Amino acid sequence: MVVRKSDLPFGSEFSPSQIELAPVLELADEYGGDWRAFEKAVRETYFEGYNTSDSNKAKLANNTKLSMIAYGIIDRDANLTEFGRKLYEMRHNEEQLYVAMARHILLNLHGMNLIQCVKDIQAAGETVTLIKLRAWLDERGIHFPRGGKHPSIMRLWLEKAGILQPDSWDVNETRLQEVLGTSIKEFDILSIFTAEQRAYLKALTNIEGGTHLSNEIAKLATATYGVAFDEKNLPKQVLYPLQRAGYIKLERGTKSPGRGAKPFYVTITERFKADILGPLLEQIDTQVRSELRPLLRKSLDQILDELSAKETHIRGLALEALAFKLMHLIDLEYVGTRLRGSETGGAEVDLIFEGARLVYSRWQVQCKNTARVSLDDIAKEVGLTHFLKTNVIVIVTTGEIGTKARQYANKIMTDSNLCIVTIDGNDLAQIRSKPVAIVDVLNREARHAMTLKTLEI
DNA sequence: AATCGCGCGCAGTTGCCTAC
DNA sequence: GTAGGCAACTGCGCGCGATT
Repeated sequence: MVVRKSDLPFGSEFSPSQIELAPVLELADEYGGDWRAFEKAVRETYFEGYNTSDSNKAKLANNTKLSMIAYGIIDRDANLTEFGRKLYEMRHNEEQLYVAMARHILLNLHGMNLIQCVKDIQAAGETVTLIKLRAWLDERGIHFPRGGKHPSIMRLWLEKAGILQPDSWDVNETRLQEVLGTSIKEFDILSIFTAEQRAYLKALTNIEGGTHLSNEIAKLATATYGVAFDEKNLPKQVLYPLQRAGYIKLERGTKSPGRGAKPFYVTITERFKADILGPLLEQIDTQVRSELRPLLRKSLDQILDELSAKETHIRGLALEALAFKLMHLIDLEYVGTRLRGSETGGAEVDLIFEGARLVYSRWQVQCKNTARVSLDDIAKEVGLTHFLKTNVIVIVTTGEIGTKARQYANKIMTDSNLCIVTIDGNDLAQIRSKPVAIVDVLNREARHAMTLKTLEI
C-alpha cells in the first residue's frame, strides 16, 4: 500500500497554544536558509523547558518546522515564503496576522472544504469528532492520516481569527463573511456547478478582467484544464447557468439573432474577487462528487421539491441525491454512479450501493423522474445485473409502475435469485412525511419477494 | 560505472496524561 | 468521553559517499 500524502496540512507543534506566530516568524527571518539553526532557535525558545530527552526536544522543534512548511510559511531551508514574508511584515498587528492566517487556511489549505464538511456533519445532527471528520472527509476524497490531529490545529488557528467559536466547531458565519468576503452558501453554489462550469470560471479568473469572447474562454479552459465543451451548447450548459448565478455578464455578439450569430461577450462580475474565486474552485476540484454535497444536506422534502426544478442539471442532481438519501436510510454504502441525471436531462440515474450487514449485497438503484416505469425500463436493469453483479434492483419513480412492468418484475423474482424492489410516487409521498416509512415499504417488498420465491420441495 | 549501505529528514502511529 | 499536549517509536525514501 502506498502511503497517501495528507491533503490537510501537518500541524504538530504548530498549535497557537504551543508557539506564538510573531516570534517564530522572526526566527525564520533571522535563521532563514539554515534550517538547523532555525530548529535550534525554536527549540530553545519553546521546548527547552520540556521534561523530555534532548532528542525529543529537537524532534518537537523539527515538527514545528515541518508544520510551518506544510502551512506554506517557510520552505525546506526555513526561508520565509512569499506568504510567510507577508505574515512577517504584519507581525506586530495580531488581529491582522490571525486574519491573514485564516484566509490562507480557508483558501489554500482546504479550510473551506473542512468547514463545509463540518457543516454537513452538524446538519446531519451529529457531533463533530476527529474520527467522524476523517471518515466524512475521506468520503469526499480529502485525506488526513489516522490518528492525525491536522484538523484540530486548523481549527485552533481559525478560532484565533474568530471564525470558529472557542472550543467548538460552530462556525461564526458573520465573521467568515467579514474575513473572506464569502460564505458557506456561496461555496455551496460553486460546489454544485459542473466541472465544465467551474473550469470556465477558473479560466475567466486567470485572465485580466474585461470583456472576452465566450468561445475563446472555452478554448482557454480546454487548453488549461483539459475540459471538453459541447460548443453547440456552450450557452445552455455553461453561460446561462453562470449568468443566472450572477458570476458573469453576457452580451450578444450580434444585434439581431439570426444566421451566423457571433459568440457572446463575457464579463466576470464583481461578485467575487478573482483571487478568492480561483482558490475556492481549485479546492472544490479535489472533492469527490462535490456537486452532491449541498443537496445531501437538504431534507428529503426539499430534495423532492428540487425534482421539479427548472434546470435539468439540478433535477439530475436531485434525483441522485434522492437515491443517496433513501439508501443511506437503510445503511447502504455508495459505490458509484453508472448513469448520471445530467446525461438524461434529469430524467433518470443509476447508482450502485453495497450493504455489508449480515450478508454482503450489492444494490442497483434506478431513480426515474418520469410519469411511468415500463416493462422495458425494468428489463434493461435486469440485463445489467449480470454485468454489475448486483443482487437487488431498486426502482424508484416519482410516477407509477405500469402493470406489465410489475408482472415482469414478479416473473423475474420467481425465476431467479434477483430481488426487485419498487418504490413509486405514492410510497415517496409516505416517506416524505415520515422517512422511516421506507422500512415499511422495504418490508412489504421483502414479504412480496418471499411469497414469490417459495421453494417447492 | 554500478550498487550498496547508512544516516538523515520526514511523516505517520501509538500511547499516555490531563483538562474540560 | 474527547481534545490536545507530550513523548517515543516505526518505516520509508532519498542522497551521498564508500565499495566493488
